[in-house]
Amino acid sequence: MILDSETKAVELPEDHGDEIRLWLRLLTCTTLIEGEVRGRLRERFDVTLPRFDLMAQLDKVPDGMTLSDVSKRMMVSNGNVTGLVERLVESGHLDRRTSDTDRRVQVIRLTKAGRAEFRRMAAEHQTWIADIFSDLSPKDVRELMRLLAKTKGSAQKSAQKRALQA
Amino acid sequence: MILDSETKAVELPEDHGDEIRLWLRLLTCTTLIEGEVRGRLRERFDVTLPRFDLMAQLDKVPDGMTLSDVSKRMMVSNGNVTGLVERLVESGHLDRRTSDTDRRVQVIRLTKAGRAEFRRMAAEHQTWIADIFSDLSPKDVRELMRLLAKTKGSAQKSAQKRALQA
DNA sequence: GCCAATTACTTGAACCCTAAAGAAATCTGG
DNA sequence: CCAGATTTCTTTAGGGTTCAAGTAATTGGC
Repeated sequence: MILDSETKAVELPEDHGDEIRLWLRLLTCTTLIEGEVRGRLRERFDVTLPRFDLMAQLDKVPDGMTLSDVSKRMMVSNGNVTGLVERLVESGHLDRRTSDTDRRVQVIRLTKAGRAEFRRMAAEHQTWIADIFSDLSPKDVRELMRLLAKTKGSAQKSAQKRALQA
Repeated sequence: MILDSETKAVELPEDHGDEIRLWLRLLTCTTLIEGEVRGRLRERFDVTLPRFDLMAQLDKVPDGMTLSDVSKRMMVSNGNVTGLVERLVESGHLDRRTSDTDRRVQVIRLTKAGRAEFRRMAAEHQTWIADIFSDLSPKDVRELMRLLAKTKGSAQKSAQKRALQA
């Protein structure tokens, strides 16, 4: 921070080129991998990535989750989940019922067929991911995990700050 | 690889949990930051992230690019670019003309107003990114850059393999 | 018990995105 | 020169995504 001739606070334009380049590289990596996974899911199982992700969330919980839970876990909007779930119920992968204790709440879970189908996809999906990251040593993986955890924390803090100002 | 009692090749299910966790963390980081940037762009400039990204590509080249170039650089489909460009031409940010030497080719560039608007947005955008990554030390940034470069290489190799098989 | 605030979800408009098919222009080998 | 292949872009169908507004159910203060 610098004080100019009229004694007002002035920000000098600092150089944030490194951070921008880091962000672009992070984005490129994710886009690349996401596209690859999307393509393989489509080719092999004729399923979209969002549907796969939703089923992955549900596979972890035998008793199902509410739409809000799913929305938070997937970091997507409520309206988005409504549509996704609708199509997956339609195709028989999901079971949906209104909660007994709160009639606003919809509880969804995988059907037997949906779970079987997901397990089949997940097994292959795992090998794709392993292949995609295969040039990284175990040490690289650990180090990347650590740095991404730090990045996530930093980003959350920044998002938190903004949320409070608004 | 293992040979079973009938001497057929069998793959044991290996544990790829670390790679999956790494991929999920990478995806979480990107989604988090992307959402934050999207929200701020909308709030401050009422512009979408894809439009900002397209303008960023064009800001780097005074003489414009073809739609195919943009499509490759942004890693999105051709049809997607067609629509995006249409809307940005409509709003006066972009200028679009058919190439003199090849009438299939459309060359787009920023208009004067478009470039000015982008520069204004980019300046703020930079500070957001810097803030989002502010917990990372310069060393962290360097190390992350290195590991992501390696990841990108690995992913590209994997994608290449698949492309050849198909 | 009642009403205001909150919560959970749905709907609608606008946009983003892909894959596949199609149209137009160019290139290439004979 | 010209027919087939290729390249560039557009179009279409089907989703995915957000935000904002709206509906229904629940909660909490009084």
